[in-house]
Amino acid sequence: MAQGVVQDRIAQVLTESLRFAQQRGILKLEQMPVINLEAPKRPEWGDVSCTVAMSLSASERRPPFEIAQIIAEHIHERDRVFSRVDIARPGFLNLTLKPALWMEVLRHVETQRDEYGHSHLGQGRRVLVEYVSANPTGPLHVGHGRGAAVGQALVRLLRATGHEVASEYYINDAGRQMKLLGVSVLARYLESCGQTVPFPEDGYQGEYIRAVAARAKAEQGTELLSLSSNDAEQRSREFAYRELLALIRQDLDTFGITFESWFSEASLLSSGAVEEVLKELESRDLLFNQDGAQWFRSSAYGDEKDRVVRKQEGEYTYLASDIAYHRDKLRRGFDLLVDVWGADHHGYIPRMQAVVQAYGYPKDRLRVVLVQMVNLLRGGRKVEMSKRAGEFITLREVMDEVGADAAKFFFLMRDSNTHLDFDLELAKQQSQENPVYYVQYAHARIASLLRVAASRGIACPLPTQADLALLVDPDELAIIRKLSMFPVVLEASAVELEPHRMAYYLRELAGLVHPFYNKHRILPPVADADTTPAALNDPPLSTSRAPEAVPPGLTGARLALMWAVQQVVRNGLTVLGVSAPDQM
RNA sequence: GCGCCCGUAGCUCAGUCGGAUAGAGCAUCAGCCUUCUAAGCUGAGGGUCGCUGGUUCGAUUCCAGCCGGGCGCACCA
Repeated sequence: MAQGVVQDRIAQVLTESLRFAQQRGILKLEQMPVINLEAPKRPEWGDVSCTVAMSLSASERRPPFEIAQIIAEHIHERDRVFSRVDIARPGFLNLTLKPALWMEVLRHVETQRDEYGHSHLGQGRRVLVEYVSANPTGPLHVGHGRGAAVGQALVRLLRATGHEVASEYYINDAGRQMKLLGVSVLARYLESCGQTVPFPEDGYQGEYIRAVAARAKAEQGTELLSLSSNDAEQRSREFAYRELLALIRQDLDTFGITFESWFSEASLLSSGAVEEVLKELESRDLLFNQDGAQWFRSSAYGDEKDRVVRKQEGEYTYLASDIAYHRDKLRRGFDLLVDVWGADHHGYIPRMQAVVQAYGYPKDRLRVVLVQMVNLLRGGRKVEMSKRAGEFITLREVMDEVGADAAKFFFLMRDSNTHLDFDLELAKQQSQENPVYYVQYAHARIASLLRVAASRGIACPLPTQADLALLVDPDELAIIRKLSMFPVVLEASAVELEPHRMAYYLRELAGLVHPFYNKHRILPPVADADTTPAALNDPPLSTSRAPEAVPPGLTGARLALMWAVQQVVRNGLTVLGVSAPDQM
């Protein structure tokens, strides 16, 4: 577990202390415990607290408080590392570090730069993240947008933690939906040619279908009228498919998302892959025939019932191609498959995990991330959508209104498995109530600060060049402690497949930086710079708003601190796929 | 009926190996203020962590049951 440089160091110190006590026969320690460190909630509990004494209590047959004392007494060169070591009630070890130790965090940010927070946790394991995968039967709507943001963030998070990641879009270009698309477009096409035709039942109602039909007419004229209805339908289908897939790609492109591969469901059918896979399962007695249909024995792997793969009429079900698809993914040698699905598909998880197990893999070789519904609001009022009438808010509309960055950040702000209230008015606002703005502004504000400093000829030292010993203010240390948690948050977001943790972290970091900026001075006041420096030391006449005295060394140290903050904010936003602007 | 998810401050939500007096933002209230980038700053109030039991030194967290909301239970995708 990566915990950040400082935490690693403390864990090391405490482990040494335990060993020392063990050597002296004071502790038995049949096995070395994990040193679990946490950030205490209250400042008087120190910088870092450790619960290891309590977890050792049972095996050592001693009160936790005593064990904590023993650990505290055996810390090597205790005064060099800690300014305080307290023991609190049950057996908490509350540690306050020498400020100098925290400065290591800033130097670490400097050496790692864009890689700060990244790790080798994944050890190069290969992961395939499949996401969006919306049917090419219409434009992407907000729900797809959330899935896209989540999927992309997962790709980036996994990469940052040492996984080799590929991203893929599965195109459902076979079956009933495609057929419906074809007849819907054809109907609108015929309408536009002056024919009165009944609109197909269950056809796609959306206005975009008319637009596609209009383009078909513009391109092909009345040519389709001379074809047989089957041919005309096929032509419409193919045309609509190309148009809509291109539209989806464009929307994703605008959203800043690209896929390494696009995988066609139809290709699985035409290549015979589906048949082949079913034959294989049949030979292993995992398929059986009943009621004229063919079934997959998914109940053998924990699904609540068996599932049809081939209908009575002989057509394959969606599951059949999905079995072939996941077979294909596994064959490509991925160590982990991540599927991002709409939450309404949650019932499919057991059967897909059954598929994975049927191929001899543990079921968690496939991890499914569910994305819940997005509630669009405008100034607190719900934006009504009716799917039946084909009226839904598209991702495009949302991007046009609030921008891709804001949309992404909002999509990622909450646990993807919970409903999301997305207020369009809020997402557009340039105020601190808007979390996207608040976080991005932290980055831009520091950029501006560095620009101003440069224009005034003030040196902006990097952490290794600054006198960091001057950073002793609790507000400064609080920010540095926060920066030290970045690697932990990044890793947890990746391991749990929960990008919202990072979004929260960034909000919290910005929540420390803005007040710091307002409270403390970083650059010397302009007016004072022109007058006598002695003015700085005079007691201010107006008591309330005394500009803080900032000697040059402190300015340098604070600039170095801000530089590190900026780097971390940028790294965090990057991993979420959100830009880090230098100017708002 | 069965299964999954959710239930934490007025609102929207964090809180995953069980830890200390349960946190944040918004809203509300009270003061202050006009800046290195600006759309503000500081503080306060606000809670039976859905309910009930269990596990234990300790439960928002784990288990069981109930209540409430969402979703799913297709030879649709």
